[in-house]
Amino acid sequence: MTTIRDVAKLSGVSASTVSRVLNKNGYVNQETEHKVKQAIQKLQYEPNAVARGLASKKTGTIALILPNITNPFFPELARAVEDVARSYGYTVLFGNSDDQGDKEKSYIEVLKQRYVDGIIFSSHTLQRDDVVRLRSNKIPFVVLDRAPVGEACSVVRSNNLEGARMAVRHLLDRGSRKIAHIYGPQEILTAKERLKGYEETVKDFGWYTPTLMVPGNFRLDGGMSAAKELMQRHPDVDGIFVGNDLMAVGVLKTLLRMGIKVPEQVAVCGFDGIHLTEAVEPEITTVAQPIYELGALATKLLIQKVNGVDVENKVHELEVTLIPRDSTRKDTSL
Amino acid sequence: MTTIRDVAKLSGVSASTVSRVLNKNGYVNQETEHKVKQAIQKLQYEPNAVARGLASKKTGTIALILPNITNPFFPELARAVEDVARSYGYTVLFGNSDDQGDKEKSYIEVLKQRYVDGIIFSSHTLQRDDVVRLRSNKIPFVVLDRAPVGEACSVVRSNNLEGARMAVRHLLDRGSRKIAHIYGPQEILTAKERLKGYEETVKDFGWYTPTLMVPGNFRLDGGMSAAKELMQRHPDVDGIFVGNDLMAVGVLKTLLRMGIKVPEQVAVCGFDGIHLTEAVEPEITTVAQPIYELGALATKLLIQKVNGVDVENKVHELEVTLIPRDSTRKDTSL
DNA sequence: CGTTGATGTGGTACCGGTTCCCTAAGGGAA
DNA sequence: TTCCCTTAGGGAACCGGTACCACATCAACG
Repeated sequence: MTTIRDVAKLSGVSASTVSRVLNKNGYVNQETEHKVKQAIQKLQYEPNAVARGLASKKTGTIALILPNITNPFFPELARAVEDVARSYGYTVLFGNSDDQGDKEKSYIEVLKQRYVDGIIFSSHTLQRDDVVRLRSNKIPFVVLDRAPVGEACSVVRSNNLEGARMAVRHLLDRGSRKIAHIYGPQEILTAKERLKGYEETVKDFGWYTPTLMVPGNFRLDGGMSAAKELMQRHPDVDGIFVGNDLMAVGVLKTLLRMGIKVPEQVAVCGFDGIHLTEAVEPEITTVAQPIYELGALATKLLIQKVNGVDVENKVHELEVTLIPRDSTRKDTSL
Repeated sequence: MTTIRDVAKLSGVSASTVSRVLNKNGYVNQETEHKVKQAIQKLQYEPNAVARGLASKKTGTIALILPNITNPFFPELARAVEDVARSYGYTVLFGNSDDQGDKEKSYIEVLKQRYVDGIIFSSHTLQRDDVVRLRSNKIPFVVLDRAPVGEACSVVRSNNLEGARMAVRHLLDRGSRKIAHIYGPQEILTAKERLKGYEETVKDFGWYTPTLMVPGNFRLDGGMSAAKELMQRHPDVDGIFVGNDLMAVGVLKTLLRMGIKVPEQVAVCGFDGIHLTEAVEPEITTVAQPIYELGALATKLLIQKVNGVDVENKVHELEVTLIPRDSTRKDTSL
């Protein structure tokens, strides 16, 4: 392995000068720079990132902690993070927290030991003391969806409240007259807000009753069982706003199995914008989060922080888009 | 930040001794060890992984290069890799190659600079010269699915040939009498073998004709268009073995849209065992690869190599399992 | 009783960069 | 002419570990 001193020797300068050339800082004569670059070429020299990390305390690595890469929402996010990170010369470490606080904590430990430059948290278990610890270790981080209560952080999220309203209004527009909602775990802020958006929009209708709101677990099976329960409870429901796409797919399955026609008898609208909604038949209308943009923005913010830019600790709320598809088509005869 | 020398000072020994305690190598008196551990406790000392990496050339990091994390096959693989790596104290870097050889090469460069302990390649673009380079840099690696021609590597894969046979036999069993195949890109070995397994099994049937084999791109849309073409070409096909699950889902969509009943008119069998096949209605029969096991085994092999165990460069072929589901149900009236 | 080997510990030279400090020359301002 | 600033570049400490080597005991063995 060739080192910076080999390059220095070959080009007849000191290691300091080579370092200056490499990092483009300090004064270096044009000719000297040229000589050094020649030597680097000839020796096929590549700086050792570990040594650099030790000396400069910057490793060019960021970490992405997510609940479970297996959940179809996250791969696209991960892809965005990796793309952007890579374009800035960073490498991405990833970890699954399974939404367990202690796993997350142990990641933080490991990442600290490894001089990771910054962390993106996308699970919703980040605790206040974690934030304090990160701060005291001066590890920059960005949170997706939600900051721990009482802590100002850089947060990237999408407008769930308005998204939920859009979903319900869309169902109303296309003719639904009794709309139910299947919501996700209420300890997840996103789920809470979507529920709120639903409630707000429908509470003044005559048909509204609280039993139209059915709990689900944000997973496929949760959508399936919630739909079953809902249709038994309210056989006359003709529109369902489902808290996330995964459950929406489950809902669709159950409805199809029960012989209920979608969208003719019941219209279904999901939330998230994952590709799974396009894989099923009929394709499911969804309120799409700009998943890639969320990841990209989070990464850009993080890299700014890493570079010492004083990024304001605010919530960046991105807009969502309703994507009308067959599961809420108005007139199927056309 | 507390260093090993701080610990040494507090416990009244030298840094060497602390290092020995930390790494459990060399001779250390019980009492001394105890003192050192006390000091570590008191100072909340955690060894700096970067410094350790520089000194020992082992960073406790492995990398996973895959084509695209967004492709539903890979998250589960990634999950397995991360789980196993973590259980051995390793951290996982990940990168998307988009199946582009140059991207892959540039990852190798970066990973080399970072003293990554080993790499798992799961894209099929790894070239022979890459392998040579890795070898000369003594970077252990494991390949999924396929080794570059002419290079003995540790390969982990599943038995695609037998899987394809199983799929076709299953379709025959359940009553299909004219079975087509939609195959994937032939530069991918997996796709090639599945095609071979199909051809082998059906070539002696009277109904067999080469136009029953239709090319696809291993993506959803490819499955959709291939199915359309196929059904126009051979309206009497009553069973389709699709080269991967993603395309199978596309096939199902097209069939449903064309008003063709699955499985009553046409039975569909996919390959891979991704969860997507359970999300659609009817659920799709598939030849499931043990995806998690593939990832787990690859990681274990890699870690053995990293630890200097002389792992034989052989192909580890795991068995696949046919999972019968509604898309090939025999008698729908029961 | 001298030798040998196991046990225990410290000293120090790395690993391969970065960075601060120092020297030095040249040119413009006072 | 003197002083100072800019440009240029070398030397060496340092980042925080690891690992080799030297040295010191002490018990066992021939």
